[in-house]
Amino acid sequence: MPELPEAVTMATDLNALLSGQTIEDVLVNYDPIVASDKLAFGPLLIGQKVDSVNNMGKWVRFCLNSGGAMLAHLKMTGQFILGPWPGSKTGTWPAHAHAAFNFGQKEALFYRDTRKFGRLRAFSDVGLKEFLLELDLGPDANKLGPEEFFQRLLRKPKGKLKQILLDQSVVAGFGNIYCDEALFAASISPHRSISEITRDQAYTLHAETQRILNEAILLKGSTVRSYQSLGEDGTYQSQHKVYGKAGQPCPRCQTPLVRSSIGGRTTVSCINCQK
DNA sequence: GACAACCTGACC
DNA sequence: GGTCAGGTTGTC
Repeated sequence: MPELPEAVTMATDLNALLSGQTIEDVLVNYDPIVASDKLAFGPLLIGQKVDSVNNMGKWVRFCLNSGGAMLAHLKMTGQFILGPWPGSKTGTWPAHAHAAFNFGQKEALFYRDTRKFGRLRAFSDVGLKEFLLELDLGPDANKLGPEEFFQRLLRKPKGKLKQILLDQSVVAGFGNIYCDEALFAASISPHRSISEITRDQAYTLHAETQRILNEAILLKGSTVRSYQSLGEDGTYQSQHKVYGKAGQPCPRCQTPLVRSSIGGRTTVSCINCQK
């Protein structure tokens, strides 16, 4: 579910709550949610102080004083929420909660994920470095300049522009919402071949992505279905111009917005004003 | 490139 | 009952 603005919001909220706190206990209720070594998950986390929580693209990273980290990818419906520590695997858990973290505070932290697509991973300092190399994540979409943005797009010679933007090794953090919104704002078609994109277009698209991502971060992300950060909705959905609006008139030219499919993802664009 | 897989819930 | 969903990965 979360794209970059949502990951930034969650990481910011978690950082305010947890930095300096020590993980006293960990429970996992649904084994497949742990994608790193399952036996090592608890031992790598228990006793560790959380130095900070931040994001890498759509990933949420809990930096530990070991130099290692816990990484969370929330996929479609992952969330962090607070609630009373369940005490044991058979204790009282919130609906769809799959892992719990006790910081010795009034409220424990839960990872909840209705569709169970998300994954948690715990790493030592060495293990983290190896995983990050393997992950090969591009720079955060809100933390690169226009020329670097253009140069990184050029690394992919083939494909449609939208597919390249969704490739997390090119730039990290774009998902279906902010991709469609940015392409609309820049008046560029998501179907445009990457090989045709000019430096000017890339610069325009970069400027619009920065504006949109920053505004979405200010509004704590888009709550379309289930996304929340620590139980709180984002409000950027009120600013969406095209996402989820197929058939409605284009806000610029009134032509009905068209729904298509790119790389298996529903795409909404204006065929009249996005070229 | 299209499609299935991973899952559950919302909506028609 | 069928379709769709802020994602990613792995098949034909």
